[in-house]
Amino acid sequence: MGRAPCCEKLGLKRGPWSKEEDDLLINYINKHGHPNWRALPKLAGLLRCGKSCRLRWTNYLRPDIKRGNFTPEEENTIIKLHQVLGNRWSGIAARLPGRTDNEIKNIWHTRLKKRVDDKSQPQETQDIKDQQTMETSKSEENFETRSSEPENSKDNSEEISSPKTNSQIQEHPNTPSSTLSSGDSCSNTTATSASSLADESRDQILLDNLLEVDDNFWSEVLWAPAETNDYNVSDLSLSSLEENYELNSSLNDNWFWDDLFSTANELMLELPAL
DNA sequence: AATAGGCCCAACCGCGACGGT
DNA sequence: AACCGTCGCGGTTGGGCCTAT
Repeated sequence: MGRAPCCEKLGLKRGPWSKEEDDLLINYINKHGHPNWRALPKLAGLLRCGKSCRLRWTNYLRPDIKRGNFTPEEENTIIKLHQVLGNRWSGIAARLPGRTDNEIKNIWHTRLKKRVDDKSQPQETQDIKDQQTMETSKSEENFETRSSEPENSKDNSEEISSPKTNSQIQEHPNTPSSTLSSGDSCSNTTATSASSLADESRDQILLDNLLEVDDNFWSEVLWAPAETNDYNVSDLSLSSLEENYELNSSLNDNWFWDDLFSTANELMLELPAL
């Protein structure tokens, strides 16, 4: 069975926080910090469990939290990061100053996921049609393009929508599990596991490389018009990303996502051992 | 005006990781 | 090495608000 609750629920308040409770929590943390969440509510005079206090503080009361709507830039960043990190909300939040993982998770589930799905859905339908056409007509152009792909590119008949979870990323045949996640299911806290330290470092390097690419690479077809075309990619990733970008400048290409992950693999192969 | 359905978001829950003993 | 307490994470829920009918 599951472990015991983190706190004695009896007599402890749950649900929405009142202004008074917020003030108590803020005042206490401002004075003493939060060295021990479990002991904090008692010391602060709150009838809450430590977990609830921590959540309230980290997701709402922290002074560095940026309230208000997400900007389009922030939303695009989330979408990009999600393609690399999957549902690792804390990792995404770490790259969006002032935003909490909870907030990002919420906006993903309520708006961004749907937006990405909407963008990719018609394309999937088209891809299936394209593939059927290709199978019968053996379009040479497409065949040549595909020939340049890694041999293990997955079959077009498979789903090609963007990855939504870590597990989906892992399951991608072109993506070694050690590349994009620490190998655990998405429910695990990969960012903090001991073995994930190197993985996280590699994630960071991967992100740094991928995110330095001009927005066009990620967004031109999916969700935003191109405004500039000047790459800002240094080093190892340039050739592969440019090649990838050229290859997939239109999402009419069935292998967009395969290429994305192929690129990730290429990058990882060239990374120094960690 | 009533209400059903969807959207949004704060909060809760359960689990795994980590650190101390 | 095993155990235990604590923390942090991702998934899920509940309820208020908004909108369409």
